[in-house]
This record gives sequence, structure tokens and C-alpha cells, in this order.
Amino acid sequence: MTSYATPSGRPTDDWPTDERTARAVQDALRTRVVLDETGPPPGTGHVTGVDVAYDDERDVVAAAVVVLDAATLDVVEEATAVGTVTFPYVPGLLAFREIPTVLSALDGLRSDPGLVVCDGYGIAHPRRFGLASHLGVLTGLPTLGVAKNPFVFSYEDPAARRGSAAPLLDGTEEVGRALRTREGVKPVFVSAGHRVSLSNACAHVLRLTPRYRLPESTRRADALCRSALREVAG
DNA sequence: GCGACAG
DNA sequence: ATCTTGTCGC
Repeated sequence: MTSYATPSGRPTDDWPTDERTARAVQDALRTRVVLDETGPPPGTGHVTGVDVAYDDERDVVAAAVVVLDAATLDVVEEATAVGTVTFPYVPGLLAFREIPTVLSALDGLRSDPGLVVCDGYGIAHPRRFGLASHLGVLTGLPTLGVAKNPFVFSYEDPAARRGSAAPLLDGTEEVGRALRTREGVKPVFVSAGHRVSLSNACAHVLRLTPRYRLPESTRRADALCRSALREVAG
């Protein structure tokens, strides 16, 4: 079993607790993001969904990882982990709130995660180092981000049919893509995390959304982390 | 200076 | 993220 919670960014010891340090960590690790790889072929191997749920009253956080067969979208394996919230929600620093517990959940897997699909952004980030990129650099796994909101970026509404896309822009730079996963429904916002190209990231997301707006991987992980949270809290 | 701002 | 009733639709 591979251990993810121990490498360069341990979730306990050298994990930032203040914003100043957290931004410095992002600036230091962003140089390790790999963008010149195409990533695993869509529809092959495993695709793992990751999500986290909170109980702010008790500072409890529950993470879930669900491994799917990329071809059939059948569940191959699941794992959860419960931890303590050690970082507040600060736009741009989401990774420091979620990653420690996610790494613990990944440690509970026996299967190869394959491509990891995160709830949030990859390089579509003020410092080009969002949650998905951060998780990718710490684990070495290929990752991509799927967000439900455009964050600080702009975009023009893509055509109504499923599969249509429009650039997600930071000024004139394309940092991701607004991708229509369901006809006439608000698009999702996809960005490359680590070791995956933007176009392949979109191809993966389309394969993961045969029926709903959000990827099957994140829907599965969302349901799992919520039930995991209920088992330890309210 | 003030507001906006992934989850 | 989370707090929450009813309601429209397959």
C-alpha cells in the first residue's frame, strides 16, 4: 500500500497554520506542477473522486475517496478519513483546509487511484496552485479540478449543447474551461491539476458526466464523505 | 479603502 | 461548505 500522508508535505508537522506561510508554500511548490503530460487516456484504468464535508461546530472534517473503473464508472473501492479542521476557509487557500484529511483517506486505498478528480481548481488559481495541483504535487498522481463556480475568473457562456466549452480566463490567459456537461444547464469549470492536459481533463469530465452536471466521481465522493461525517457527528 | 472570492 | 420547505418533474 502506497503512503501519501508522509511525503514532502506532511499534514501534521510542517503544515501551515497561517495565511502568510500558506502562500509561501504555494509559491514554493507551484514550480513542481507538471503540465507537459497528456495524462492517462480517458476511459481507461481508474478514476478517483475526492470530496470533503465539514462540521464547523466541532471542527470536524470528513474526507472520502471513491475509486471508479473509468470505462464502466462502477465503484472499485472506497475509503474515508476523519480529521480536525486546522485551517479556516480562505479563498485561494482551500487546499490547506482539505488536503491533510484527503491524504489520510487515500492511504486507506489498496487500489491504484489512477486519475484523481478534485472538487475545486487546479492551476486556475491566483498563484496557479489550486487544490488539485497541490494534491497532485504531493502525491505524484495525475489530477484535475472540477469547480461549480468560476471563482475569480471570467468566461462567456458556452453553447447550450452538452460538450460545448468556452475558455475560463484570467485576463487573456486561459487557465481552464467552462464545460457544458448537460444540455442547457450551467457549465462546470475544469482546469488541469498535475500531469494532465486541459483538453484531456475536459474529455475525462465528459466521460464522467453521462447523466448529471457533476462528475460521477465527485457525486459518489460527496455522498460518502457526508455519511462519514454523520457517523462521527450530528 | 471596500467588496469579491473554489469549498 | 452549511443552514433549510415546499415543489416541479421523470
